[in-house]
Amino acid sequence: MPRPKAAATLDDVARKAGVSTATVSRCLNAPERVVKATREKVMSAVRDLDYTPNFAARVMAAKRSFTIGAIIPTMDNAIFARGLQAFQEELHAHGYTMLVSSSAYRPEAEEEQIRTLLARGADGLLLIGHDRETAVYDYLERQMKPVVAAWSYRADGRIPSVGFDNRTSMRALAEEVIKLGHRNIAMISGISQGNDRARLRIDGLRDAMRAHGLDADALPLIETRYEIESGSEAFSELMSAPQRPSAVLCGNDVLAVGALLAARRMGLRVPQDVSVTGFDDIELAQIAQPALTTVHVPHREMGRRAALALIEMIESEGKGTSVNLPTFIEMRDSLGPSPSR
Amino acid sequence: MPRPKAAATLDDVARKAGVSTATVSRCLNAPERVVKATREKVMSAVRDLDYTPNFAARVMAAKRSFTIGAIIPTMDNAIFARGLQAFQEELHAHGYTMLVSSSAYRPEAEEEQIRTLLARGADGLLLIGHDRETAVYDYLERQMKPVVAAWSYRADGRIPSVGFDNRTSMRALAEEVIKLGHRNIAMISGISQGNDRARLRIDGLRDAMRAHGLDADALPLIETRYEIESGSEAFSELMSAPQRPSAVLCGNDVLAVGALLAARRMGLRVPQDVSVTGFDDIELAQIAQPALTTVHVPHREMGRRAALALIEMIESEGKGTSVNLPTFIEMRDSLGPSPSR
DNA sequence: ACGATTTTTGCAAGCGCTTACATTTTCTAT
DNA sequence: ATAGAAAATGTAAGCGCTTGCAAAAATCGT
Repeated sequence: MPRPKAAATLDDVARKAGVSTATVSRCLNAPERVVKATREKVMSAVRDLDYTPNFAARVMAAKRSFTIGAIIPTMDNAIFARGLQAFQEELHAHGYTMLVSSSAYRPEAEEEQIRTLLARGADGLLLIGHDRETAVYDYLERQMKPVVAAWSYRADGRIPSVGFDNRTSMRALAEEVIKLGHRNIAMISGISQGNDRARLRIDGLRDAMRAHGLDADALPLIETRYEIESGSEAFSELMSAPQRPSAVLCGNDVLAVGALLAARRMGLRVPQDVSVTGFDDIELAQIAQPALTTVHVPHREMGRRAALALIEMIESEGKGTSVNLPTFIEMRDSLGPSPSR
Repeated sequence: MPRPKAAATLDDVARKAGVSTATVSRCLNAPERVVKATREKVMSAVRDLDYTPNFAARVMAAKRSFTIGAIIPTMDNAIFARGLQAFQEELHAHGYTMLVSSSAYRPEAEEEQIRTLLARGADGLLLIGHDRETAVYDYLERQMKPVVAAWSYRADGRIPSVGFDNRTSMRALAEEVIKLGHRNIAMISGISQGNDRARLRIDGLRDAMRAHGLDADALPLIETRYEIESGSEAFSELMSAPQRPSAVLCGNDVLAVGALLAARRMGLRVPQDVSVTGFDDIELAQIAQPALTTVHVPHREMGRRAALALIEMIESEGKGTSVNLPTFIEMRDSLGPSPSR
């Protein structure tokens, strides 16, 4: 039995089946356009040769890759995991493949990945948030490939978005905090530079403060990397200020878990001594001790809808419609009434 | 200013710079082979046209993609995250790109992904573990592309491996447990079918039991999915047996965290009432309450070495050398002496 | 049974790039 | 200044596939 020196090609199959390459191609891509007898001959040749079509060649000839790229800021923590999983499942159900890459929260990296993914023939792109340079949007426009922004809804963005309102969501949570009597509030946020989600969450908290006569400008705020350890450090710093906050709102669950850890180390009880809240409602939030009160984001739904939007844009060449998903406050154990003075 | 209808091609650049496509190609891939004046002309044309080479075309012509595929059983939890991150970083440092996909612990899915990745022109593949059908190894061999198995060292595998010894690692941990006086030991494992890591860890525990005169065959063992919730359920089941174990060893940290949660729900103190251990030492292990005693796996080192091995095989057409990395027991708080009867 | 359809198949032109080889230009040494 | 070597560039043949169009085969109505 002769061993092929390299992977079999369409030609090999065609020769073995005694048909033209066009027929083989049709067998694979539009079986109904070829008569049963031929199809069987071809398929058996395919099997015999263990043939797998060369993707690059196919993309080049068809100018379609059935691939959609997703660029997320980080794969390090679970923030994007569930949403992306749903995104990918929905794509798969429609015959598309997802290619992910992470920008490590670096705009230049994101730009490079956009180029890479498009160069690889991606039929569409999923990006996170809206903050990026005009030049990038210009480039995207010139490429004329569908692009959708997720994790942040914005009606007037240059690209359609499938997400939620970060600002009002955080505001809603902050209202609850204030309602519980907290007046000394502090916040730990991700770096807001180039990150509209982070920025809008801060804005949301300030909105609530203002609405309740608190001095939003005096809000103690630390921006740091989205890591558990960073959350811990920020928390310690916040708690060692002369005026200790009674509630620390965190830009996401990862930071909040870090805060919880720091509180434990400092011998502070949550929520009796200090309240802590998160944002996102990732799995970690339930596991945390005490379980985290946080903003629940419909990750799976968002991923699914984003996929659907992209597919729609690709297949019907539509402009795409933005969707604003509702969030809700998930009350667990880390938020309690402000300790009486 | 005319707007191109589609992305610029090499031809466009060549025309604009007044040179041949070959020269443009050289400018991009071997700049030193082109004289400075020409190079600058070309580069400026590239910039003007916002040219990005078409990846598919390049792969096809060069028969190299500088892409390496990785197929992991799951992206759901953090088990593979750190190692993969390091893998990817090392690849990147050498000019390669990583393509990941997950098989959801389904052998057929893995097989399909292998084909997909290879069809996409991957220059090499990273697989997890050694358990797969002979036919798959045959296929792999025929493709003549470098493949490395990670997360499990095995001297006599059909493909080289970069990993650690799951069996002796678990045995070492079990020895500690037994040394602390535990005689009623139970285990929660991942599904061992088709998963050598899971299987070897069970074997490791049994080895230790036998070595200390315990009845390894009577080991209460539950195999379940790698999810926190599954861990909780398994733990509850184990603890409701007539003969309660004093120590529950888990196949990995995720299951162990589930066990910890269940213990809390049942009002059991860990480690006073029952000890729990994990395996992997992912971030979760430190966050868990109590912090998990577990087997520390050198994830980053493993990822790095796997990348290096693959690159070496690709570039020097070597056969690849397996490497066995050491693990150690990370003693934290979830393992304590057996409660006196 | 025969022409008109309708289906099925084949032909061949690319898709955008790399690269062996040929050609031209530049440089070196006399 | 010039032959010869070296460096720079150009020519053109693919890489493996899809697909518009044309040819051949099967099907149909009468």
